[in-house]
Amino acid sequence: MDASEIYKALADIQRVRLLNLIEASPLCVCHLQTLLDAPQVKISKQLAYLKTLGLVEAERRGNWMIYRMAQPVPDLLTSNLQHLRDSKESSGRQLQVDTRARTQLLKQLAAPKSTCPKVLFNALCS
Amino acid sequence: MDASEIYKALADIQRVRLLNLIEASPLCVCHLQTLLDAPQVKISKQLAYLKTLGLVEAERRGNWMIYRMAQPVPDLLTSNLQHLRDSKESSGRQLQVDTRARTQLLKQLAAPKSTCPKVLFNALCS
DNA sequence: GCAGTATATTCCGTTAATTGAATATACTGT
DNA sequence: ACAGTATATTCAATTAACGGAATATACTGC
Repeated sequence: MDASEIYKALADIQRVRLLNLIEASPLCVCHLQTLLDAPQVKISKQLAYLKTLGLVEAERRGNWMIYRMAQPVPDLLTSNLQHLRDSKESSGRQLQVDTRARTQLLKQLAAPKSTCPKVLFNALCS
Repeated sequence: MDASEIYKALADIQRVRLLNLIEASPLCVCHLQTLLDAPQVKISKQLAYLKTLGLVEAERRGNWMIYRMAQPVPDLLTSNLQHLRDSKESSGRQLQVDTRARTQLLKQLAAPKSTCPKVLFNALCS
């Protein structure tokens, strides 16, 4: 894994947001779509890009694709995501918002009235 | 200064090498050219690119252009260069080689028989 | 098999980056 | 003024990245 590839991945705020969310724990495309408020094709393509870089991997569960970090996560990636989350720049604030929204979303999915299929929910918790 | 811009700068090994060399202390284009063993136009353009990103600045001294880091150097840049220098990947080894070559070069320039013009030498030491 | 849902891919136009060759600019020393 | 050196810029060709619309694929439940 070349350092340049990691920097290419980080050179776009949307990809950073995707990586930040996925790093916390696996997520499916529809939720990433919701959290980033971006069209399906865009999310799908950026995930494909991250996959060609070898940074994430996908696994199908029924209709859903679950994306997770490819192991091992390079140090360079981990430390940069950490740095960005801690920063007071606009990107840092964005990541913090995303992280909160993600927690909120997962809480909703876990609620009794949730319409989230169990196949999907279990996959997210694995 | 946007984080994405810094990552764009780092997404190319030659630019990383330039930044790594310049970070240690100012250097002129001809020496960067020598150290990276790359054609003049390429170096000049990559320096121009780094300048548009606001990461470096240039100052003319006679025939020579002295490039230095723009102040303040963003944390994100400093820590990444450090990380890369410390890494055992090929890019890390490259930076270590560059740094040694740079020291060697400056030593030669300081030697009594050096043909390096004093204007230039003094600029490099400022 | 069929309708519906989630996701990926293809097609196409647009912009950004990368390169080398040639040329221009800015300066020096004589 | 002129020749030489260092550096930057322009031009033109190539490739990479980006975005949206439309379409294809993979799966589900019935």
